[in-house]
Amino acid sequence: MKIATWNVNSLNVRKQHVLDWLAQSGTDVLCLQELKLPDEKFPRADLEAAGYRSWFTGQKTYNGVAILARDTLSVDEADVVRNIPGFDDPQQRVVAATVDGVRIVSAYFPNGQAPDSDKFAYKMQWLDALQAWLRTELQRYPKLALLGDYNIAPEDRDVHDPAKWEGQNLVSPQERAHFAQLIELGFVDAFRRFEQPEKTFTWWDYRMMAFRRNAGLRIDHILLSPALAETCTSCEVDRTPRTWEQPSDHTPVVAVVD
DNA sequence: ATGGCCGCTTCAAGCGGA
Repeated sequence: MKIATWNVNSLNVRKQHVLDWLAQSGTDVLCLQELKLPDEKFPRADLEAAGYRSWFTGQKTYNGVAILARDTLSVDEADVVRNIPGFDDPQQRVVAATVDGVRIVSAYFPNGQAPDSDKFAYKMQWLDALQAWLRTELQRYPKLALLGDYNIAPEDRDVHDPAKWEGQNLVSPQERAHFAQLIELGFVDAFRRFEQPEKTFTWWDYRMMAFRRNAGLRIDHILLSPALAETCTSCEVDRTPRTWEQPSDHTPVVAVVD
């Protein structure tokens, strides 16, 4: 099963990119973030025509997440979850579903803005809630994948210019400690299980010709539970959609699991 | 050296992103 995550920065604008990329990548399960549309505007019919069913939770203007699954895969409707249970939050950042026996979580972690801001405090609270929930999810679903825009670059090698970024949002010690806590829960960073090209990133600022300079960060990740990690045979960043006309500032991350 | 983009709201300029 080929699983992937992609922050599309408006599904309205990127719908055709998503359809094109699904067709050319052969992805079975695609997690999307930053839909930036309310549920009634979700292009469910277009995706169904392309052979994918959708589970999502959206809102106007901001946030919004989805899971698309090839319609040949079995999905247990009864255990689809929207938002982190017990964490009251108007921001739509999490959707989870079980696809062919694999628990899939599509997550859009808060940006945090700056380490001394209210938004950063919210990011920390959100991370605490996520971790507490995942602890129980891991027990319930031995095969679990957490895919999404984490808004955390876990290590300096995930940053194009670590000196320039030191202490800033997305790379701060507090954020990295949260990522490390997920690893302590048993999660495995699928990308790091394999040999990778140096300076592989998943996001590049729209400004400053950042993509052309490869001035990016690796902030989109696929973490796998121990049992699922055992089955993982590849994980790659696919830069091609970032080269297309009017691209998202993020590009997909893809893994193959069983 | 600085900051330079993009999408959304709704038609203008501000917010949020990262």
